[in-house]
Amino acid sequence: MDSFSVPEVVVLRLPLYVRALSQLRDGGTDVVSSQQLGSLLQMTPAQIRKDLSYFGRFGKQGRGYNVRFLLHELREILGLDREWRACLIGVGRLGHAIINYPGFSPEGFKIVAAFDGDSDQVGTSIGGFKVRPMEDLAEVVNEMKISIGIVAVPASQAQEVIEKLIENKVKGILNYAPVAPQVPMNTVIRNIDPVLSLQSMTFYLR
Amino acid sequence: MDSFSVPEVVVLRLPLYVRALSQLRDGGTDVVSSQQLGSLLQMTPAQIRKDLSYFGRFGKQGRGYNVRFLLHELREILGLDREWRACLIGVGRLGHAIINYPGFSPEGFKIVAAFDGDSDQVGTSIGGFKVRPMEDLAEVVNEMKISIGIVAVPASQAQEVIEKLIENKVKGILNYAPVAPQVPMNTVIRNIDPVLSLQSMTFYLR
DNA sequence: ATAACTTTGTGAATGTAATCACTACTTAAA
DNA sequence: TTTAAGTAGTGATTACATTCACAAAGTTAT
Repeated sequence: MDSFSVPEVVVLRLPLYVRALSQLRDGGTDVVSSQQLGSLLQMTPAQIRKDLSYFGRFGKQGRGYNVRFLLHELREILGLDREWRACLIGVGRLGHAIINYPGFSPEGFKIVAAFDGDSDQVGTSIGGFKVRPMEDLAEVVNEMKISIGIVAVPASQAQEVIEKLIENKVKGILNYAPVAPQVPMNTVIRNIDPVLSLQSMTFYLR
Repeated sequence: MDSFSVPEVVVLRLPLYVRALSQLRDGGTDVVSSQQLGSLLQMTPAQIRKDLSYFGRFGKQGRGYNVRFLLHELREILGLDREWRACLIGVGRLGHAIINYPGFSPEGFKIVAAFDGDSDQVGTSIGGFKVRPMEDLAEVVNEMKISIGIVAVPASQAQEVIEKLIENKVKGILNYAPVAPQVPMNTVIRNIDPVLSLQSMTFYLR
């Protein structure tokens, strides 16, 4: 079950299952079929079963999946059974919104440090901690065991910042800058880019 | 060239080309080959040529593509040659960040109204206009010719808000709430969900 | 017990997307 | 003018993803 033997599209869907299962559990559902899960997520039961089959056999014929059990297994597969520490780079308007976003922490993603290249920002307080200069990155990433970098700098500085993160062994990057960054194979990058989303949407609205 | 004959993945990539071409133009480049564009965007030249071939023949053998011409054509294909008016639903922290985000407007996406279901928020000022109650939605969408709804309400209210938008003929939805909304076929929805992005990232970081 | 349902897991089949490889053309150099 | 190098556009091919369809197993009703 190494990472490369599982299609990436499948991995992208697992968090959807995790979220749906969490809701079902909170709603008091004990058992769910691929059928039900499928109608909840608007996908075919066969796809759900096939996706899960890459990782093991979690269901029971004639019955379905135990919600809590499957949820636990999927969280473990995704590595969500532990806390992930992240640092934020760029504390402008967007950076502020990110650090105050309440959705990360309950899912185990903790932002534990903030950096900015602009010396006017350094030293100001944000979300409970002081903004540090970029020069401190190596030290802080190492000491705080940070494995994820969240990039919220202007497009013009994004590639440079991302390279600096990679230099310091940060292997996961959540990029909010509107660019298509170049990263080595062993780095995982996810881009959050609402403008691109809108620009593909309008094709269908014309 | 109706929308359905073009694979959706292709449409999702067109904005990437638009962005790269804009940069090239700003940098003074007149002509670009699929080779160069490919290395800029980390994709194969063949894929770029094939993608473009769904819409027409824009290049010149032995030479490449005229940057300004291709950019113009792609913007037209995507419907980016006009202004798109959007309304924001939900003016909490996230809503504020969205309305103050400077990236939409230069690309032709204008937020022209804001709504909130919470009566405490209604009437307050944000980004230059007053927050309106949800009851005004029908009227405002109609009068201001709003075609896109940006949803920034808590997960628990998202589905309801989305249905209300659709009822009022809003055909495009940019959803920031962490849910998998159910929408009819003729509605285009794009989800912005950084937590999902992180949760699939960790699979590769474990 | 038995029969009628239900549901998983999975090879096989189908459908979709990416890449290859070649022709036709363009440009620039010899 | 001729030759060599470069490039778009595109059928054919290969690779990848989804769906089908069915055996095996569990569940519920009688």
